[in-house]
Amino acid sequence: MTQTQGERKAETRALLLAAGADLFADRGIDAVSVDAVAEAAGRTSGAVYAHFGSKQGLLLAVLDAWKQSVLTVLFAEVAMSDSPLGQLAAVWDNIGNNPDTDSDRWSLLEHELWQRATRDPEVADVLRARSVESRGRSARELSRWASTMSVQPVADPDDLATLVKALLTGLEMQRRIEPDSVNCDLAVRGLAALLGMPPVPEIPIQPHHRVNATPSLTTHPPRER
Amino acid sequence: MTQTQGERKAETRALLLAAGADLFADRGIDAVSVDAVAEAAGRTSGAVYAHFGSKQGLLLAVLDAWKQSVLTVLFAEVAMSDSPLGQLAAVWDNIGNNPDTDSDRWSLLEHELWQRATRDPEVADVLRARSVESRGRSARELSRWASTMSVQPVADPDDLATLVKALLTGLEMQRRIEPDSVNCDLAVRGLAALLGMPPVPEIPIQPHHRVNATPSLTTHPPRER
DNA sequence: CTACATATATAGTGATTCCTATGCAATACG
DNA sequence: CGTATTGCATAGGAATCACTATATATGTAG
Repeated sequence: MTQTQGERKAETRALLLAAGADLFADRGIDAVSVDAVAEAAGRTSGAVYAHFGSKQGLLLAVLDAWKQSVLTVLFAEVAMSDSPLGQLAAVWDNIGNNPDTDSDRWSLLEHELWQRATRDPEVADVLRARSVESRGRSARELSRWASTMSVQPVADPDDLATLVKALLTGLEMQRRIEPDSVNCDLAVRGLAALLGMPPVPEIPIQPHHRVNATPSLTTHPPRER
Repeated sequence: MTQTQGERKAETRALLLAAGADLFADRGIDAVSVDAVAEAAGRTSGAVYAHFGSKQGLLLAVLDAWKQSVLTVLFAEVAMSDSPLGQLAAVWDNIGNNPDTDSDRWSLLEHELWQRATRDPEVADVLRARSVESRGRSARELSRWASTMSVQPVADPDDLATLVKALLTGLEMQRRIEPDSVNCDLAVRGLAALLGMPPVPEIPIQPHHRVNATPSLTTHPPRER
């Protein structure tokens, strides 16, 4: 039952990071006090300062954890759908179509971080690096995808990835303000246009495949061994 | 030299609203204290509470002023460009291509408000209403535009307006993180694809027309008469 | 000229926040 | 088994914030 000190330390760190990500996404970074994070993690503010030194330190650590866990999945798991349009639908489904899921909270956290990056160069640097890497990955996926289907996208893979990400981001934001104005069909039409596919006929959407590989945002302390 | 009480009151209100919009956009709503707004307006916090009752009241008043002053210009003034691609370039130019301008700060404020709307239903309602109206306007412009040029957009005007706005929003966000990854050419290609135009050749962009009708965000107190 | 009304300034209060200094109990180690 | 170390808790300080209560000065009306 007793843990080594290293184990307890790692568990505390993981709990704090999970609680931080959760609360930051939920209430907004500024509205979350250090004590709130600590309490949500079942610890006290002392633990936060022992681990991260400051609230900004906690934020950067959360950012780091976020960095290497999201959106890797964006295109990686899409190939499981059969039809090309079904694949596009699956993409949208993972980004913006499922409220109250983990990916929903991740995207809220992403917005929170984006806004922070607007004023905090330290955060902006991390986001920029992540953006480059993520775009590279998407670009590779997209160019493979475009060559297997014979379509002619509107730009080279790197730029195309930027356009796709931008459209998805914008649609997801619009969905939060006015949910009815954005649906899967619309997202698919937009994506298809960017990808240079022929115009989409009516009601072409098959039932979606939920890609369930998004890492959990809530507590996932390292399994005790 | 002496003003009537009504004049001074109106001037103070305008000063406070301008200072509020400015500071909210610049530093973020939560990071701005009531005293900071008052001081920037050359008044004290007492004036803020006399006029708006609370910080939230000030925010809603700023929101109201913002509501009826932005993005009306989005498509309204675009027709002045000659070539179709030049028109698209002008659209992007007004949204996301000019840092450190008034429209730049307005868009920062818009993001600030969007984020707020995520948690504050009062703000969300206003943004939703504005979104509906703005989309309607854009849809009308777009359908006229699409019929004069003979192109076949990827969706009906209302949905098309949503796609266009989403793409522009997403690109503008990306530009703030990684300015080099977004340029006018890219925006034009994306827009052209959504509008169903034939693929854009290389380097088709002519010098942009700066549409200078965005209302100023900084102080514009009612002219004394 | 006087009495009132109003717009804004001033001063202060309680609540909240981030962070520091220190204490303590459990583990690590010789 | 005793000492050192470590991980975290506890308590509190200084700053900031939204907001209130009251004062003041200036315009307004009779």
